[in-house]
Amino acid sequence: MKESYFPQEIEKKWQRVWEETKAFKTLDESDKPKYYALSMFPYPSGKLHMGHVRNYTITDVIARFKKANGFNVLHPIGWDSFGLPAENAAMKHNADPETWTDENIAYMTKQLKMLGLSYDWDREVTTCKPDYYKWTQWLFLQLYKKGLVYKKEAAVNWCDECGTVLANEQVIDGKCWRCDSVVEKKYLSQWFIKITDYADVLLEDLDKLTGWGDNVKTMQANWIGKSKGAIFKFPVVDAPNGEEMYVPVYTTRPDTVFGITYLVVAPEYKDIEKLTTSENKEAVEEYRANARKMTEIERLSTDRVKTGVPLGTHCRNPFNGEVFPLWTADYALVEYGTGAVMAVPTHDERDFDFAKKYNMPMKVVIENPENPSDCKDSAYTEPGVLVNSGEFNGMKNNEAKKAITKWAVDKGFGEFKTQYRLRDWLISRQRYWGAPIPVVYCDKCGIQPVPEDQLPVMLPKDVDFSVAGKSPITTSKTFKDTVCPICGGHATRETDTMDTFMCSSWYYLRYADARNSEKCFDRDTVNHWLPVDQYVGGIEHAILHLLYSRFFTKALRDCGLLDFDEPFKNLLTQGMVLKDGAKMSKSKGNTVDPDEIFENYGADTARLFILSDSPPARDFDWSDAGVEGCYKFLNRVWRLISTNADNITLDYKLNFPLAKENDDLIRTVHIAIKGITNDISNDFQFNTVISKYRELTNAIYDWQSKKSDLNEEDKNVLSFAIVSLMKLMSPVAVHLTEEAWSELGGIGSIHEQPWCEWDENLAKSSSITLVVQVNGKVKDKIEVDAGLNQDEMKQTALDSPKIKSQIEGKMVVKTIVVPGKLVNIVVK
RNA sequence: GCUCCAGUGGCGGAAUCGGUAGACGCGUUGGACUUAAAAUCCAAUUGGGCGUAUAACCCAGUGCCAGUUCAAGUCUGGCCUGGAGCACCA
Repeated sequence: MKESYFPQEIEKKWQRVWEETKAFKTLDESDKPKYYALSMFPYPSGKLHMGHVRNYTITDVIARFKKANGFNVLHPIGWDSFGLPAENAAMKHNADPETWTDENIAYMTKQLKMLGLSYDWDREVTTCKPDYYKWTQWLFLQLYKKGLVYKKEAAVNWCDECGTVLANEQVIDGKCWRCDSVVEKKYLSQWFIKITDYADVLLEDLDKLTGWGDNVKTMQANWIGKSKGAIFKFPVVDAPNGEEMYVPVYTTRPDTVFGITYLVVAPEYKDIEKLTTSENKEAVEEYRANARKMTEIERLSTDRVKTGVPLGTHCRNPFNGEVFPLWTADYALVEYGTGAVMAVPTHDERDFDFAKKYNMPMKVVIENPENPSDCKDSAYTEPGVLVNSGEFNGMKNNEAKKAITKWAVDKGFGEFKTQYRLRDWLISRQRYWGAPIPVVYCDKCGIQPVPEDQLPVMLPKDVDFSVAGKSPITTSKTFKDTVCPICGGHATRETDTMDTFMCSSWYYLRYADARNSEKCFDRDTVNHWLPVDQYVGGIEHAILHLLYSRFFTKALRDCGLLDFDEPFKNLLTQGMVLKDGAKMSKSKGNTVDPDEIFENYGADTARLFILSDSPPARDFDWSDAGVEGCYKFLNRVWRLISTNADNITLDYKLNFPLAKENDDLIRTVHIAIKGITNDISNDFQFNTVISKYRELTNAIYDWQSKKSDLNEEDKNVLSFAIVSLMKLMSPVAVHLTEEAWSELGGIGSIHEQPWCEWDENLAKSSSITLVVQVNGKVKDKIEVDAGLNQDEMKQTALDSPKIKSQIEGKMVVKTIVVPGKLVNIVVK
């Protein structure tokens, strides 16, 4: 065995062996229990960054640990390969996005292999390939059949200069990223997924996800945004065309209805024109036109000043008969509730601000009896008792909510209403590099889904990527014209493609049955492998990706395609990789290239370091000195093994009793096995796992420094210690341990070896440090035999000269003994 | 504004149940080996009393203020600071 550690040499060698022997292939059939470990698949942007390295290393160690512990592990990888960057690169070079994507995948695959990850490459999925997006389209059709897909007019970011729709990321400070002109809202007919049908169950089932962090669950709960309130209809008293009209509003504060002094509708409110008098028409139109342009800019400004204009018409308050004016203001949102709000300036801060600015009347209707507020300087939003509220006076406001709504329900102008902030999912993208939406428009039959046997609807190749102002897909001469599946007449294809989140909402299902060409996936196979036991990825996907995937799972269950309702049992959201306290980014110039680390130190050092300094969920600050330190440690381990190669036997035997120092080393190993196993099992605390690798290594060196010659017993004990260390390190230092195993004459791969076991009796030291406190403060520490009983512990403590001097002349009130740990003497 | 998370040496961080605060590492300092360097090894490293050495001892200390307890980094209440997410959601 070579005395020095040459990572580059051994890593290349074993990577080749693993690839040739398909060492990490997973078979569906096994008598072992299944375990599904999954990293969020990457977008093939060009090169791996350190965030990838961290993500995949964490999952890889989990997968290897579970495999060693007797599980049949599924650990796949793939590519989230549709999306904007490929299309932009293509437009820039007038090339094919597919070529760009393929090249990136090839490069990144090479890097993943260099990291020594235990993927089953036979299950690789690539979302931009027809054998995958065929099934994305097929799933779209299943949702369509289920009534979960619909088309409606929706606002998009529109750049008039470029004549195109922009993605949200392309709108910078309300302006077009390319030409810098102001982006407007424009209404286009778009495809939506009815995720709101699942709002309630998506919220409720968060409680089932005990393996998810509260931070992610709260973010999802906030996003879904459930609130309980009421809808009231307010009759319009002076509609300009004489029509009988109502304005419905949604409110969570029915208790404040007697304080309404005006009513606001959103600038986009559908009946706004009918509610505007001819005198006010011009001002209202101007305000609405402005709102259309301002929306994006306004959204980004932090201190928005509220503005609005009166419509000139009025409503009557059916609770008290008062008549109040109608306004439009952009603080009312057309997408939420009914698009109209009742304004109670005294008890709502936003209404208060608005009322102050436009001198609206105010009327206090909720009061704290102990400390009444006149609401002259701010709105009173705390609980209280109703005043100026007719028959409801004196009622507590929380009770009044129900009572007042009930009253309105009985009179026929109100209803109880649960409202969600979650909106339906807009999946139309006016771009090329995505899965085409499998729908055609027939001149006679209207919208028709593409029959399943005609899938996939292939992306056309005859496309001009140099065009500006429209989706490149529309330049194809072969794509658009087709025949109607119903009547056989002329039809045109939908040229929108799907949001890439559609592709990534089901990829974890495809891994279970990745090469199935007959079906999206086999139901039994998916039921066997899913749910994912451990999902690992960045917090940036806490809301959209995870919510869409949860929705997909529930919807596909309702389509009868699978039999579980949550896709990811446990979720680990890893922290960011920082350098010098800031997020690594090209613009800051503080990135670290994984290739350089592999080249200079090897993948094992990279793996060890990325796990070492912080727990996985926390941010990780990259330091060059830290890498260096890990490299030195691996050298130290290698030296320990290589210089002892002749002393190590893999079939060591331990005959008890042992010499004292040998017994101590055996105990140290058992303690390490127990600690490391528990640390991994308990939230994957790899940072402490690695500190325990170091402790064990230090202990073996210490032991050895006290030995001049090794007798047979020593050699067996040393073998046990070193082989255990190798096995414990094998999920992290995958190449080093494999090489050492092979050099020491191990049969097969160390990665096929079962995990180390510990003996509870040996996993504790033979002596303990007895801590003696007086009045809760540590006054002495005494090395004692671990077997001492409580009385003996107490006596030992009282016999200590230090303690004697401390308690001299005082009265012992109480003595507390914590077995195996401490004695606390309470004196007065 | 609302919600969530976090706050421990010079730094990253450790501390199953409330029971030795600072494991392990980085850095720093001193030393050994070496012609020298690298590598390696040894030692010290929370602050203060404390100063020339040695040995010991004492006090304070986990963002701040209270509380519960024999005992609090850990539990409770109230704040402060930083980060993240949502953000005119009626």
